[in-house]
Parts: sequence; structure tokens; C-alpha cells
Amino acid sequence: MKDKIHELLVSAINDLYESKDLSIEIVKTKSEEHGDWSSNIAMIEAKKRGENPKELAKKIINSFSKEDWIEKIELAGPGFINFFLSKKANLKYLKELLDNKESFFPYKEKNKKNILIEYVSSNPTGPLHVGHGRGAAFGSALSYLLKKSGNKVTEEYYVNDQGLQTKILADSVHMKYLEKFNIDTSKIDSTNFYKGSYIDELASKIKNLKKDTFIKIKNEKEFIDLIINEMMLGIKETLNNFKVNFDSFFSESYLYDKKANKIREVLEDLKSDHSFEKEGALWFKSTKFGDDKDRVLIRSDNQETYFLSDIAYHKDKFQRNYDELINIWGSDHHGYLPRVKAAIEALKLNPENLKTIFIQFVSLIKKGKKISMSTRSADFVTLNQLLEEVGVDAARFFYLTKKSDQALEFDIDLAISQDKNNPVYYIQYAYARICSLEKELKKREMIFDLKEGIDNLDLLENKSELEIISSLEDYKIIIEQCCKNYEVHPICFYLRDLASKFHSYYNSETIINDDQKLRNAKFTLLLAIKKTIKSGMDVLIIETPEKM
RNA sequence: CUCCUGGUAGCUCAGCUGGAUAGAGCAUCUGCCUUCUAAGCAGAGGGUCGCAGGUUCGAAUCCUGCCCAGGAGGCCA
Repeated sequence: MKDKIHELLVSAINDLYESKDLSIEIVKTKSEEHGDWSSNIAMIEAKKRGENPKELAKKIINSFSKEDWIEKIELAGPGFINFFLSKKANLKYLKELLDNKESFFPYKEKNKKNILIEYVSSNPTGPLHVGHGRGAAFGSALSYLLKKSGNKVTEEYYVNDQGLQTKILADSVHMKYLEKFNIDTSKIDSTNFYKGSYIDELASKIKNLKKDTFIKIKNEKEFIDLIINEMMLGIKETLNNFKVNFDSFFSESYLYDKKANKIREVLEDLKSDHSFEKEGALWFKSTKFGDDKDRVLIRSDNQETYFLSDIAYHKDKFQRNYDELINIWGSDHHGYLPRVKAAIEALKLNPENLKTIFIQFVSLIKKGKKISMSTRSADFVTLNQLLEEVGVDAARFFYLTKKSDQALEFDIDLAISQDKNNPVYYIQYAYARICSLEKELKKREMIFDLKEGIDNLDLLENKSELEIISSLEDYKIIIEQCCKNYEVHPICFYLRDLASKFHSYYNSETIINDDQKLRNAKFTLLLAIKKTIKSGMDVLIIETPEKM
């Protein structure tokens, strides 16, 4: 409908004067006094042209051609143009939705892109915790959304299986491993070691698998690979439980691979123009590209920094020919972005093609109190523990319900509750209720005729029905907005709202009645609600059970 | 000290690319189950949109300053 009004406005204005770069905003109105749709174009244009907005609006309205789908057009307030649509026009979207039998999705991107989205990428030095869960939920939902709207999306996890932290992990496990053979480890400096119980469990596992072969480590790489592999198995299992599935896992160590030689390549790229040696280290002159200070690529002890391999990783991503790269990072990395962008520019790649989304912290609330967390001391709640406690659906919904760049307080008690307080259950309940109505219909030996329903949609004319018809079309707007802004939380709010409208409708009147035409029309509306809830929940990757 | 986020109802948050009377949920109070799932519904109260200026027909939304909270500023990752 919006598109049709848009067309109408453009042609009306073009009839009046030559107009360049018209950006017309059309919004659904909040109150019915203002009609169905409204545009402020007259006020915007009047400002540009130094005219009186009301006068201009009047002229625009007068130059509209008569259309049967418009009941009336009004000038209101300081210059709004309000469109009152005929009933038929309001049913247009509904019919589209219902005609589309298979996978219904209301929005398709005009310029389809090939996108690489990288998220989670948690260091394999410990299990995933509740903070990672948020990035995982968001990344997977956003990927689904972008896929559904017509893009090609590859989901990637970058595995930091190289460098200092990895070494510390290996040492941590090795010490525990030695203890299992009653070997004295008191001389080992373990202040920086990882301390969680998973270290001990991993040591036991390795003892079982490999017996005493690693008491004296001959091949450190073999030991590290074994440990990383075990850690990643655990992480993948958790992700899998959480309905997060990656297309690819990219190893940092690949960048150091002698054949691939990605690190050397980047050093060559940067060497002549953009790097210098100081105090025995090799630096990247990132200040040349807007960063606060220059950054070290190779430390004075000859170790490559994480930053260096990250440049190589980004270069590799760019070379894989995607139209767009998306990074989903924890917000504690936001200071890291300028140097990465600097490196990208230095490599003569286009930083515009890299979009970084930051995910804020998560704190857990239980019985009204905050649970404190810190990764190093292993004083954290793992994602597995959270999933066990609240379930996958509730966890995903609560993670996604808030704008991603805003800190999240995750209320465990609310997530567990199974009543209307809990939005997940509330939405799922609406879906299940519709399914239950369909079953009841069959039980009473009545047959649902979709065609008859569609033909009789105009029988639906009470207030809650008209409201639902209108808000079903909102879904399209919400999805479009989410695709544009790379966000998903509006879907959560929308679904709760739609569910609420349905529950209200359900309570206000009996759906199953003896008037066949009306009944089919009502069930057609229910089907539309059902499809919309399903579609939205699919984006969030949350189940819609038929029975609760 | 510098930079980044945020400050909206008692609580948790939407709204922020300027639009018409600022919205949800929770919590509180009052009603509704012999009828399709009460895991539900109907109704009520609750606001100086952190403070002060500015921009304009119009500001929660944009700009400036200040206050408060959290985060970032390694040859860690």
C-alpha cells in the first residue's frame, strides 16, 4: 500500500513542479482520526521551496487523480496529508500473504548481496559463557533475516588457535595432566593459568585418550592441536544446542601456514610504506589512517601480535569476494575497530564494505540480584548452564529482545516463568491456541475453505479484526526496517503485540460459529496470524509448538 | 585525562534517520472460567523523556555545555 501511495505522491508533485531528489516519507498513523497512512511531504517540500506548507498540501491533494482504493484524502494539522483507504485496499496485503503458500516472507532486497558474517569467534580457551550467548543469538538471527530477504549469507567463526593465550591454555591443561600422574608441579608458575574445572576435565580426557604420551612433550603443536580440537568440540556442541550453525570455522593458524603464508603477505604489503621499526619491534603506522596511536605488528621478542593475524584474516575475507563483511564483536572491542579500519585502508581495500556491530554486556539477574562474572577467575555462568536452566527458546528470545548495542539484564526468573509474564510463552501460546482452534474445527466436522474465506474477508468488520488486519501489514514494515538497520529486536516487540491482539480477539468472541462464510473468513484471518507468528519466530530461530 | 555507550512510568525496556495526545511488559489495584487452552482477557492509576541552553512551523529525537552510570584506552586477546 505504501508503494502505491508513494507513486501517487510522486506523480502528483511532478504535476505541480519539476522536483529533484524527493524523499517521501509515508507512515502508518497512530490514531484513526488521521486515516490509515500519512505523509509529511508537504511540510518538507514547503521548507525547501519557501512556501506555505498548508497551501502546498492543498495543491498536492487537488492534483491527485481519483483512485477507487482511496476513500478520502485529508489535509490535517500543520500540513499532513492523510490517506483514508477503502476496505478493499486494506485487504490487499492480507491476500498476498495468504496466496503465498510456501515460505512466506514479506520483504525482498532489491540489491542482493553476498555477505560474510563473522560472529561468536570466542577464544577456545574456555567454554562459551552467557556473554557469548548474546552474540550467538544475534548473529544467527541476523543471518537468517538477511538470508530470507534474498541475500547469500555465509556464517563464519574465527578460531584463535594461535599465540599466547593458546599457549597458556596448553600449559594449564598440561599441569593438571601431570598432576594426574602424581608428578610434582609446584615449580610451575601458574599465576596466569586458566582455572576452570574444564581444565581438569580436559586433562583427564587426554590422559584417557593418550595415556602418558604427553608427560614429556616432544611435539608441542600436537598437544595444542589436541586441546584446541577438544575445546572446539565442546563449543560446537553448545552452539548446536543453541541452534547456531556455522558454515565455516576459520583457523588463525591457517594464516601462519607455510603454504598459505598469509602473514608474510600482509607484512610485505605494509612493509615499505606503512611500517617502521622501533625498540626492536615492528610497528604499523596506523595514525596515518586516523588511529590514535601506532600499533605493534611484531613484538620485540619476535612474536606476531594478534592484531597482525587479524589484518591477515580481514584481508583474506576481502579476497574471498564478498559484497559485504559483517563483524559482530563484543563492545569491549570497540576501541579496536579504528586500527583494523586503518589496516584495511593501508591495504587499499574498501573499509566501507566492512560493517561492525557491537554487542553489549549481559548480566544475569536472579531473585532480583545481579550475578557477578569474570572470565579469568572462571567465575562465570556458562551458556550451557543457562540453557539448562531457562531452555533454548527463552534464552534466545531474552537475548534478542533488546537493542544489541545496549547492556542487557537477563532476568532468569522471568525467563523460566511459564505464564503471560514471559513473552516467549505468551507468543507461543497464541500460536498453539490457533492450532488448537483448527483442531477443534475438525473435531466438530467443519471444513475450512481458504478460498471461501479469502472471498469473504470483507465480512470481518469488528474493531479487533480490523486492527489485526492492519497490524499484520506492519510486519512487512518491521522486517524491512530490520533488514535496513541490521537489527532484530523490533521483531520481538512486534510479535508480542500481535499475540496480544490475537488473545484479545480470541476472548472477545467465539471464532467457531455456524455462519459458514463468516467462519471461513475468521479462520482465514487466523491463518494469516499464524503464518506471521511463524515467520517472525523463524527469524529469531525459536520454536512454535502446536500444542502447549 | 581522552574516547565510546547509555540516562524515557516504581522496575525492565521500545520509540531517537525531527512530526499530530510519549508507548509496551512487569509490579500495584478492580473485575471475568457450566462456552473454541484462564499459559488468557477487560479496566484503573502511574511521566519536569538526566539538567540547562540552542536550531525550527514542530525536539524524547538534531547541536553545545554540564551532571550521573557503564565500558574502552597493552609489545594481552
